[in-house]
Amino acid sequence: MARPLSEAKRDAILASAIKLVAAQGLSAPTSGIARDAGLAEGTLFTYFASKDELLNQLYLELKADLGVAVLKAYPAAGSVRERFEHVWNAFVDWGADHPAKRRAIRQLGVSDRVTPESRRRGGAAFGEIGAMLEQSQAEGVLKPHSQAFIGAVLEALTDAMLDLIAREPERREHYKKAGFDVLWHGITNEEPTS
Amino acid sequence: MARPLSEAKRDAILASAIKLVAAQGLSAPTSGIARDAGLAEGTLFTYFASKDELLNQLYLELKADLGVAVLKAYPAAGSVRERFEHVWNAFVDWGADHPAKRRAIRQLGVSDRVTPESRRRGGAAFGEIGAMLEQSQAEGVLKPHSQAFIGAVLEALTDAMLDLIAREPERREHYKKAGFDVLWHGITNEEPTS
Amino acid sequence: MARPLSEAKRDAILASAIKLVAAQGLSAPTSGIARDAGLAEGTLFTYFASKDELLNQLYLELKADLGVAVLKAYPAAGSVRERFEHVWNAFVDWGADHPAKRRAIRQLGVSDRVTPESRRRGGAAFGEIGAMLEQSQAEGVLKPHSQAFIGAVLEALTDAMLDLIAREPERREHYKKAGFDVLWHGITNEEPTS
Amino acid sequence: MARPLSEAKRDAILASAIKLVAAQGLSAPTSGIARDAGLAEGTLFTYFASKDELLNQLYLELKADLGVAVLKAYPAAGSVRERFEHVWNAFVDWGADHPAKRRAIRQLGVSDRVTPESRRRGGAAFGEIGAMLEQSQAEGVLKPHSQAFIGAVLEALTDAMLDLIAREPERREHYKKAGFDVLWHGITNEEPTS
DNA sequence: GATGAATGAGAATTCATTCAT
DNA sequence: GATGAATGAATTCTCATTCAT
Repeated sequence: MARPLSEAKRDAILASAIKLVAAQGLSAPTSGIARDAGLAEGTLFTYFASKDELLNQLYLELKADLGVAVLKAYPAAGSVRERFEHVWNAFVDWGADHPAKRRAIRQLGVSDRVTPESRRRGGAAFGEIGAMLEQSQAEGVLKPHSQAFIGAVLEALTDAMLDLIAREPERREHYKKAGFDVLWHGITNEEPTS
Repeated sequence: MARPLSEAKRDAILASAIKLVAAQGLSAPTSGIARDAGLAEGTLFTYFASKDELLNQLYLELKADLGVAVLKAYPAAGSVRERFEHVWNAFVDWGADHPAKRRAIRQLGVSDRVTPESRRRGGAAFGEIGAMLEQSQAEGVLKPHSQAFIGAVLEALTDAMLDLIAREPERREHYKKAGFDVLWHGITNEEPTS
Repeated sequence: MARPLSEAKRDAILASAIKLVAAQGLSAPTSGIARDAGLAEGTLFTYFASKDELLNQLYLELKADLGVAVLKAYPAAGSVRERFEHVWNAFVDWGADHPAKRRAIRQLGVSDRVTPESRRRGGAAFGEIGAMLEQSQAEGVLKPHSQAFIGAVLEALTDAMLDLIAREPERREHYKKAGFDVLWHGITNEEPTS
Repeated sequence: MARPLSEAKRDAILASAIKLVAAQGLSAPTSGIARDAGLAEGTLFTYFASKDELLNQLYLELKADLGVAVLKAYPAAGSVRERFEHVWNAFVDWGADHPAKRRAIRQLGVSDRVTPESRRRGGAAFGEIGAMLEQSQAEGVLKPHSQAFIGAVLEALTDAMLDLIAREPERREHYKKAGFDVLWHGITNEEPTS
């Protein structure tokens, strides 16, 4: 009773929500999401008490998904730069490889329907990145910025690159590199490249 | 003419739209916007043929507003850094001083209801910034990035700073400086500060 | 003061009303009618107190117009059959030559917005036809039907022929003849043709 | 199935639509129709996707209803005249017995909201009448008119009689007879009755 | 649990009419 | 008189949510 019967159905709903929210924004009707998931209108509400709950769960799911992607193959023993670059690449690749997910999370990100609580919990998935940052700062490579600051810069630059990549997919690797370059020289004390 | 279309009323509608879109997103009802502007429900539609048109006009208005703010007191004769810093500060100040406008334009920015044509026209307001970038590149200070790239980075970082400032308004000047620092070292060949 | 200033404007409104009612039905907006007539929205209401009044006036105007067409060149001295055929031809020609007028009067005819009073007055324009019928009956050619009956049959058959003609304009003369034939043999004592 | 679409409710909506369209024309609001049918405003749209669809379905329903009435007890083995008279009587009786249906179908008939496709399908219900006409012509009783012509005359005369009957219900039988007489002598080669 | 019909509170428009200019 | 902006009631349709089956 703790969890609804079918994990598969829940996932189908979330997958359809990603698709439709990406395409139509948050006003995508629950009926459409249910239909796309192969379920009846009402069934959606046995998995999510309300549309707002669905949206918040979706937000968390996407954040977690991104978090997993970022931490996968994380080079814990690598240099600061290697670790940073790994995170950066993971962010950019996730966004470029899953455009619907990215558009969905963006819509959710600017909406009031995602509660502060969800945002807090969504951010928690990136706690390990925080630890990395702390470590990096201790090593003296980074300028003395707060984690929040660096996280915000990282996210903002990722987003900017993904927009560029969306328009010029063939230059994906170029932008990935160039974006990281901006990030790295922006927040470290290293001397400029090129 | 019986009674000329009142510029004041048009502006009142746009001002109310900013307020309500900032607070409720693009689903803010036209009836609410009209009421907030002190007008009858139907009157809104004598000024804007449809909600979509209102939204697109609002987008253009906000872009123009921001453009004016950025170009005001622009130090055309200053150094590259001075000019860049002016633009940066103008962006951040505009966003920090007009949080509703910023939230509104953000909602509009991610929405499909703003047409590509509007986006094009909205971007045109920033043509002079492009000229500045070109000039700067000619002076050899900037790394050889496209204008689109630099513009995207500028906007992304501004956005990130404004989010931080929204949460910690008392650190506004700090974030303004720190953000510019990231930008400057990210896109120029100058050696790191600090 | 008894009549509004410009007869021309009144006529323009009625002409536009015919056009738009024919095309869109009685829900054609007054604003559209005014625009089509080259006038401001409000001006229409100085000529017609309300849309209903416009519609009723239009009905009367069209009835009168038809009445004039029917009585024009009426062969008062001809045989019963000649007189009947004249009326019949006038009806059919009017409808075929003025399809918009016909469609407009048809829309008006089935609507509740045309008052019984208007209908009565509209019918009065055909008083002379009544006189003709009476005369014809006295001459013993017609079966002993009421004027209302014969008028109704006449109108109904005209209408039916006009529908057919609308679909096959090239057979106009054929239907005109055939329709009259039905009418004539239906209401007289003459032996069948053909 | 959760709850099957109820035939009863669909019929209630159509019945209410007949009533209100007869009384107010095609501008009868869907909300009023739903209320009259004892349903919520929105429910109407689970049975008919749009008002236009409701109107078209209503048209078809009424045509079918009339078609059934006409073909009921059709004397296939009777004389041409008997068969014709049966059809005639059925038409007139249907209209006289169901004035609301008649007024509704009349409103629908002159409206652009009923599609050509609906008209085509609505006419198909009367295919058997066409067969009868053909047969009659083969028997040499009818003048050589097209089916379309005879159908149009039949309908027009019915309509005219129904108008008269509506005003003088007590003369229903009289008009029924008189109308048929006009029809019969109008389209056959038989000699006039008195 | 699953289904989808039923609900009714909105939402964006439209439009006849009024009235300030 | 002419104009057309202003009004707000009315209209069609949508959609999250409930609940009978």
